[in-house]
Amino acid sequence: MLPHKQIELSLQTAVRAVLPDADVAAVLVRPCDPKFGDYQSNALMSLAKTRKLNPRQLATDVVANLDVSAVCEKVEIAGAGFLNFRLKNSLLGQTLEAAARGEHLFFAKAAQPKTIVLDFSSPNVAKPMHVGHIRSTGIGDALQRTLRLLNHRIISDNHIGDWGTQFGKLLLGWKQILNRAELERDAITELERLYKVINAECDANPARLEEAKSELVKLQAGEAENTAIWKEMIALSQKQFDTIYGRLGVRFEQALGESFYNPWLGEVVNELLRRGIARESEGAVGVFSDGSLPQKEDPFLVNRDSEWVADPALVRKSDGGFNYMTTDLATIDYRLKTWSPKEIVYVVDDRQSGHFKKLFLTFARWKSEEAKNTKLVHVGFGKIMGEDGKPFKTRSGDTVKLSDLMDEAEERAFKIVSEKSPALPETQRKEIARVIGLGAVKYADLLPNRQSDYVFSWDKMLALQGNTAPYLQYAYARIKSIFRKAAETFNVQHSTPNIQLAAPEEFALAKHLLNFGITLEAVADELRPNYLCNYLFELAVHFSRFFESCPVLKADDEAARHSRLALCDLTARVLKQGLDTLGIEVVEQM
RNA sequence: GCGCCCGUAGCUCAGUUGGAUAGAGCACCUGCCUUCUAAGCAGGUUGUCGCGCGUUCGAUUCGCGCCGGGCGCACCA
Repeated sequence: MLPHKQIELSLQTAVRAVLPDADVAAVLVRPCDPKFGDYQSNALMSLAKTRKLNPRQLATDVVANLDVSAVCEKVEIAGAGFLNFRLKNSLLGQTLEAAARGEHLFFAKAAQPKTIVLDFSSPNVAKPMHVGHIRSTGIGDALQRTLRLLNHRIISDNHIGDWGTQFGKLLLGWKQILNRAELERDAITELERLYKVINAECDANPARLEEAKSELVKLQAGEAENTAIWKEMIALSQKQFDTIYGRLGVRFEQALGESFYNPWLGEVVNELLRRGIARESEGAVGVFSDGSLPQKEDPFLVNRDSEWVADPALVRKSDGGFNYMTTDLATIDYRLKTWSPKEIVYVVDDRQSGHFKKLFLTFARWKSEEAKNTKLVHVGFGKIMGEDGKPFKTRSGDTVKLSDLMDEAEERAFKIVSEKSPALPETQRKEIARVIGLGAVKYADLLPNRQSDYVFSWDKMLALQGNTAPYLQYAYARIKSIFRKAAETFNVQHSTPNIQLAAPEEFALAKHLLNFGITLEAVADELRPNYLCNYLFELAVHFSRFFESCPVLKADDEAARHSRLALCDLTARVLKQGLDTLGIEVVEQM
């Protein structure tokens, strides 16, 4: 068991001894400012507050019942009632040695693994994937990797947009203006062109719109020709998705598109109608407020001219078609029946938060038992802005395609790699550029708090200085370089080294390694990969300081050399594992 | 109009149950490569945490009211 967990459990036991009825779940320890110690708990102050106790007195009583002598030096009570813990050096050494033997990598698997459905990325058929998909895909992938690492069962499901009104226009375009040669050359661009041309015509000419609608009706009715074309469009899009996800290194357990749920949509609406959850209005069918929430908090109400009016969740349009609320309801139902998840997490743009509020409330009304046992979570995120402060676009004002973005990242990285390491063969420089370019883009996207908008800047992410992926990859490459040199100079020893820490840089690095697991758990609890980014950046900073001031291969004696090599190896392993958890690769040399 | 999100250093942003003197990167200045990768390290400068009131031993964090910005408000997803 990792030291901080031992402290936590001992502390909880001590708290229970003093306050038998206290809820100790919130009695936790956190890494803290080194001037106070290695770990700190401030839980006693809030316990004292709710019970109107003197916090210093409570702390004194708890410490009297606390036995952490195997783990820590004397526990200090400080300030208003903080408990400060300083690890015993012997235990720190033992923990590192156990890690060096491969017994752990500073994190523990979840005691109670959960089944979680993760819904992310969700690109649309017949459209190019663009920057708008980076955040959902990158955050979603980092979350699935984190949760899997902690032993949870994750069903990642790509809810592809393969159904909807746009197919009427696409079908019309396919039949009338398709350029077969272009379709073979670049299918997505040609499909996009079809949509744009027909869409413009529909805007200008209602008769064209009627034509498109009738194509859609035929598709929805299962007419053979349109169904065949639709399937071909999906297949062509799937190729694009496969290429891009391949480059990104993102995998899904499932890719059940919207159309998968078509067979159930009619019954969903019928049941909602039958049970009075939905009703007809202006020809459409919608779910309206049931009045169970205060007006201000009710997503089914909107205030217009200081009057609260209905803002229903429509589940059937007046033309009889269904919309995405219906599909999403059927999707939840299917997921629950198929996988019995504890949670369903949607990694989707914050702008859809209103939709999810309505969706979750509607589902709770529809299937109240299931809803009680399942947590539905919307993990929202902000927009990507250009350096002009407006949504990120190309110079000509188009959305930036993901494939172009990745190409440019690799090209820019290649220039820098060639400049910094001209001696490396070109094939190797290309591979390094691929890993660094892609890593820089992914990291820049994961680093900001997900809920805020962030500014996309090539120069910032590929300046390759400061808190960027290349800085972390560089730290890793430097470690690997040490081991290459070590292999030339010494017989590489596989015996377990004794860790002996002396320099302050060694202690700081070692103690930071121990916090990997706390960080992973924080990412999992709050679904925020940026915590891991910051942890890894700090780890790289600690390593760089160590690297500057503590010679490894030229250490004073063999024992120190072995100890430092072990520290290097553990740092490399955590860096690699951590970056992998963010979906970012490393290179041995750069 | 109503709701949601945001406002922290010149710029871009962190800030983990409310905690101790609010942090990082960039930019700017000064040192450090005949010694493990200088894509680095060490040091220096930078703040009415939008404004006000309240709760609290303690507020960037919680509540209320303003100001400023973004987004969303029935048959697109």
